[in-house]
Amino acid sequence: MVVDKLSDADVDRLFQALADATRRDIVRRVTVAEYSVSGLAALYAMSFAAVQKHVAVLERASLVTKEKRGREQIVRGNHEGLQKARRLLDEYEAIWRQRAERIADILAEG
Amino acid sequence: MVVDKLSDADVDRLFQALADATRRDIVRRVTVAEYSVSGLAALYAMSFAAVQKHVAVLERASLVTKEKRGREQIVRGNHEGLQKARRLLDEYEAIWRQRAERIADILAEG
DNA sequence: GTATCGTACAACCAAATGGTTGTAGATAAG
DNA sequence: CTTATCTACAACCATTTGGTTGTACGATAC
Repeated sequence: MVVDKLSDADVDRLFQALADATRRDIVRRVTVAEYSVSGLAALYAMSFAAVQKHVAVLERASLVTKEKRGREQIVRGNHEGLQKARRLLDEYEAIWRQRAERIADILAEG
Repeated sequence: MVVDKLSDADVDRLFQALADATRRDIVRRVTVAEYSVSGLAALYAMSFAAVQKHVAVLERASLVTKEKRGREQIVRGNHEGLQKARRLLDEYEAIWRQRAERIADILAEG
């Protein structure tokens, strides 16, 4: 059962978003607790604007969500994106497993 | 049990390598069957050199291996890289699950 | 041998990435 | 009201990325 069809561009955005250590750290943190954007920015040795951009990349990749609360923007982890990424890798693993079985069959025949 | 420690740069390379549709297609193909670099290049609407670069990116990320055979370079899928990527996402999922449990506990108390 | 095939690699280019500073607007605090 | 805080966004810059063409060289085919 295909839950939901991802375009190549969606998948690009997902893995691209995960391909940066700062962004992966943000994902971990906002999964455990809520942070405002400035709260996150305080954690890293870079400008507020840089962190803001990282959060935007994560949001476009569906790895976090933002919600306005007063003058703050609250960032939370979004399980959806993570699940998508994981399912993709599961598919690759499945292909690999099929290959292994096919090889085993050939060896059994021969 | 930690099988093997990945640096941030390693993880960057892994996800970066997966963040391109052509490279993901190459990974799928070489998992199913062997291809020479020029065999792969014939499949895509881009130059041989471009495909060669994609293969190099995948090799640095441990997602494929190259082996010289005569004048050809045979590309094969490398399960190692895929497993690493998958384990990483598993860790993130685990963090998420812990969070869900924590929230459930709080709700149970309150 | 010579010609062809498969690969490697350099040089180049446009676009994207990851960072910066600066400006401006909304909301909260004094 | 005034000031401080949080965010958004534009402009800029250096580096990386994803592509190109061209050249060179080892291995195979004729």
